[in-house]
Amino acid sequence: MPELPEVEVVRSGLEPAVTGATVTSVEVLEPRSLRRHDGPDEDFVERLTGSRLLTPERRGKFLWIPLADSSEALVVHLGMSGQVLLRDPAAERDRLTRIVLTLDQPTHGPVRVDFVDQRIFGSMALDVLAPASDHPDQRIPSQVAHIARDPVDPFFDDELFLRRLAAKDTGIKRALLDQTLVSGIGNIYADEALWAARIHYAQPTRTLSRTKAKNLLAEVRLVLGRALAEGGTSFDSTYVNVNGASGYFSHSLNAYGQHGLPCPRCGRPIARESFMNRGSHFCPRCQRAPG
DNA sequence: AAGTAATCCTGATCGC
DNA sequence: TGCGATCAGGATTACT
Repeated sequence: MPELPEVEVVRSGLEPAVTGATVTSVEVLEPRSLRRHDGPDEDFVERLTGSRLLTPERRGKFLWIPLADSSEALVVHLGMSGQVLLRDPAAERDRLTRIVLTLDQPTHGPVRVDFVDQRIFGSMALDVLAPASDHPDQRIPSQVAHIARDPVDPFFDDELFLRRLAAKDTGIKRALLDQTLVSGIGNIYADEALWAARIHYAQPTRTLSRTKAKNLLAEVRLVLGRALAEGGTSFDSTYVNVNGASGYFSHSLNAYGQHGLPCPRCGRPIARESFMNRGSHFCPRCQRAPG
């Protein structure tokens, strides 16, 4: 469940189940799912087993659970197809389960956390927490240090974003997908925000007026907020919350995946073009190509 | 230095 | 039915 709303659905779903829980067992079924763990598999298992988990945190599409009495965290990234599922310890496992944690929760008892991932672009890892460069009292995993704050973060700096955006020499969609500039936005919400702001995906950032850029940022926040309120976007059972349930935002999409259907604003068919090896969906009338 | 392409993967689906 | 091509919501690495 890869973009910000979907990852936040997972984070908030994990919170009541894992906060204060102790890890009683760790099973790595697919070593490639530890790609981002700096060390051997056994190291991951040994250090995590017996640890107590604190409240899950998130920046962009990265999720992490700090460990009590430690300066480390369990970092989770869902990649393109990752899921984190809460299960009864006796429940059957999904065929694509890669890592299994068993927890003991003080009030709820034993619970199983299954990391399921078809494509293995996602991962779990143990990583050290270090002070954030802009707010040293906040601690983030070292592998998240280069990731910009997301637009939902109260410390997101609008002015800094607008300055850095204007200084870039690239197209606007590429910039929106650049996690070091602003995090949490993926292909769906980039297309949706650009449609809402009536901007073509290839519009050069330096030709984007400050007013247009500010409006785009506002539309990004709107679409992320709406998607979160509807439980995220699910097209099929690949993208689900910790209980395996789908979100409803796919019914609210205006551009993404709507090619051939009328633009909800002007009626002209939504187009789809290949860009950055993926689909870009836009209205040819509302979002005029640059140049 | 910064921008962009190449790469890592599996499985569902579609056309022949 | 079988098989190859295509496509999928991402991040890092390796080039230019």
